[in-house]
Amino acid sequence: MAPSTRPPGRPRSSVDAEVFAATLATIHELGYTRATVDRIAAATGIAKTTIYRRWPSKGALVTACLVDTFGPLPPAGRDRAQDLAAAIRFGARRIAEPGVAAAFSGVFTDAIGDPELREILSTQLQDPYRKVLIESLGLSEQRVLFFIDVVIGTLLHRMGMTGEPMVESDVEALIVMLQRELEGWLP
Amino acid sequence: MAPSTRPPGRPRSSVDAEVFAATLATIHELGYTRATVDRIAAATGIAKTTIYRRWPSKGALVTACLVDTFGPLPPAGRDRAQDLAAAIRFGARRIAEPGVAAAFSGVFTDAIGDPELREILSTQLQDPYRKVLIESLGLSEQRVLFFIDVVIGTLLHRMGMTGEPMVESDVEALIVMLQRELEGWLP
Amino acid sequence: MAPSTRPPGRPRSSVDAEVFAATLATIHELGYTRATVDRIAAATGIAKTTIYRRWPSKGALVTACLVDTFGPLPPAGRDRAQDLAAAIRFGARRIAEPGVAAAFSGVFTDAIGDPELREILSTQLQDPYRKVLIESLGLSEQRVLFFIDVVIGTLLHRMGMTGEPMVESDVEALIVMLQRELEGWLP
Amino acid sequence: MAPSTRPPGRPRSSVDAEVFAATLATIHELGYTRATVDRIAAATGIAKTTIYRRWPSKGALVTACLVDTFGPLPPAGRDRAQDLAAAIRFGARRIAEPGVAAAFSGVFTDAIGDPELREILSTQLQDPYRKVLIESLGLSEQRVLFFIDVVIGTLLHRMGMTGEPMVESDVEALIVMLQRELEGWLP
DNA sequence: TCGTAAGCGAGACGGTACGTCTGGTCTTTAC
DNA sequence: GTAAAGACCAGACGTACCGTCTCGCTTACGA
Repeated sequence: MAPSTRPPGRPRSSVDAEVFAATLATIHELGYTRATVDRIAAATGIAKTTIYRRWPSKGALVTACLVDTFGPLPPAGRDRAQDLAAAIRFGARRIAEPGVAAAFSGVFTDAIGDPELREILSTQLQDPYRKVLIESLGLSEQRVLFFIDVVIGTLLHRMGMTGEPMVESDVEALIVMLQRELEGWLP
Repeated sequence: MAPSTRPPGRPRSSVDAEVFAATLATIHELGYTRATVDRIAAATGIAKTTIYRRWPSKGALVTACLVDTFGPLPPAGRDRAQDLAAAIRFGARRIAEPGVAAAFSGVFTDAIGDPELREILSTQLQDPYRKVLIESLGLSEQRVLFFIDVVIGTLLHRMGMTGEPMVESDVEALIVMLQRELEGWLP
Repeated sequence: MAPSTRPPGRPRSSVDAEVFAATLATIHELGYTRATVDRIAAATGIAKTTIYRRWPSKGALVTACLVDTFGPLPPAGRDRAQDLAAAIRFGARRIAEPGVAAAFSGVFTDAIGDPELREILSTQLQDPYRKVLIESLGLSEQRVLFFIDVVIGTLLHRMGMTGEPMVESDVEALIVMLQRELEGWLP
Repeated sequence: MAPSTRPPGRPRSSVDAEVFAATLATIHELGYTRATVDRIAAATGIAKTTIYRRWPSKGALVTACLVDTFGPLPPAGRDRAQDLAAAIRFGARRIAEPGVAAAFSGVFTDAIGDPELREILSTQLQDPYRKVLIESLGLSEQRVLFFIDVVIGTLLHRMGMTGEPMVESDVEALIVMLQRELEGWLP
């Protein structure tokens, strides 16, 4: 069965995790703009060419980094309100991690006016969550997009403005507000 | 009395408005990163040095541009709920203007890890609105910041994600949601 | 007789000497390239426009400065050899003054590829001495130019290389060498 | 033995000669000040960054250019007088090459008040010739410096003043004059 | 005494060069 | 075939300087 066809040639060293870590660390330290690809490579201890062989651009690298950081949503339960709360807390926790908000904001900025990056960002980061949430919350795509905008937008804006993640009480306020909204939209 | 003391030296040519317009137009066309200072200067018909004499950096220019675009909030009326709605519609309309969201997002990204720009952004763009809203909405600073995060964050995220401004129905949904929130916080 | 026709308008303030002094001092301190016209103006305490009203360019200012510094050659005596020695010592003393060599070298460099400055340099600084020396040494123009090249070239090169003026013993060696040369050319 | 360990990475493209040629050509055409690094790069067909990777400044590039142009002195023979004549003709020929005098004068001017460039100019251009001449002419350092000042100073001054290299007859006069001088100093 | 001609200070302005930095590609050798 | 090292290209950034310009003010002379 599984013929175990390993591709020929020298196998890739498994340094993706280190690259991601170095990327976020560098962005956390210097911000997106000043986080040079050279610097990230140096921090990881690999060559810049290796990075560009794996990801086609700085934006794509950071996007992959974010995809890796966020990972899958917590599994849906029975209670939509609880699922929503869980999803929001999930997002808040991720965005609070050092460098994530800056990376997000940076890749966002670059995506405007760079269609290729925009495509990558869409397919790899946004679409998966959108699809899952449409299913789990049982809402129309329009509604789900509204929720995502409010949650992610608010959390990012807070991080960007203050440099600090949103305090828990405010996250809870956000949850309550959106749960109330959710009620209004369910049949 | 009022000696009308004009400062000595050649008076500045009044091209600020043209510069702002060219800045937003260029950002709208190419995105923040690709909107070169040289290009903006060329579009305005002035020298790059003139821009750098007036604004210390690209980020500062764009910030000034945003300050100019947003201008003062609509005057407060008697009804807090209506004031809130007016403020949100005000923000939505401004952010929908071509180039504004990209400029916002770009200057935001640059401000992380650039303390000088952060200072400019804070004092010239954020503080004024914060102060006015604390007064007009009669809320604590914490609450006002929450409102700002939700409104601006949501609107920017929508523009960034889709490239299109938030449709009116969604803006109205945002207004309703936040008005309900406002009620809950008033005495 | 001399109707003393003063030109109309406000007479020029007599700051030429101060400007020259500040020019040489600044060049002495920073070198020709870094000696900004702004700086010279500031050091003199006058406005840059005042300088440009009197001299058409930085090079012209420095040339005027040199003309002022060198002044007329010592009067010719009976003995050509002594006249030559006096002229060389005259040149050596002037070039040793702080800033003069740097000014000379700088204006020289700028004159290459700037025909206007070259014209100024020629007519105001070189021609007068050339004419006087042709007369007083009784040599052909070609010979006089050779002498000037040797004397001024040597003294400038020494200052430029070491930053120190040529020591007296070397100046005397130069004199002896050229006096011997002079003998060989006289009828 | 010598394992011929080539340094890792892409080897430098061999364009130094083209860069030097373009540098001198540009300086010849426009003078030192107007000879832009951008222009030189464009004339060579390489990027400006490549130039700045190899030479730290415009002055350093021009100095390297001169070092390359002058090259080693003609080998010393048995006869000091002939060696001196050869060295002078060597210098005269080099300085007569298009652009060389302007380059020399320019880098000279810039070196005053720019310690880093002065250091480069000293160690790379002046010291080598000084050492060789001390040996080959058998004179003290002081005497050699005097000779260098006279020869180089005179030749440069002529080029700077007239824009034309010194005619052969004048070079020969210079040689005769200095040979006589040389005799007077030998034991 | 008043107008007019010019000098002056302060500083904005256009143009242009410098030297630095970055994203992304290409070349060479080693594994 | 993948990795490392680093040269290379294109081009933006921000600074500095030159020489010009604008404008309000001051100093002189002449009518």
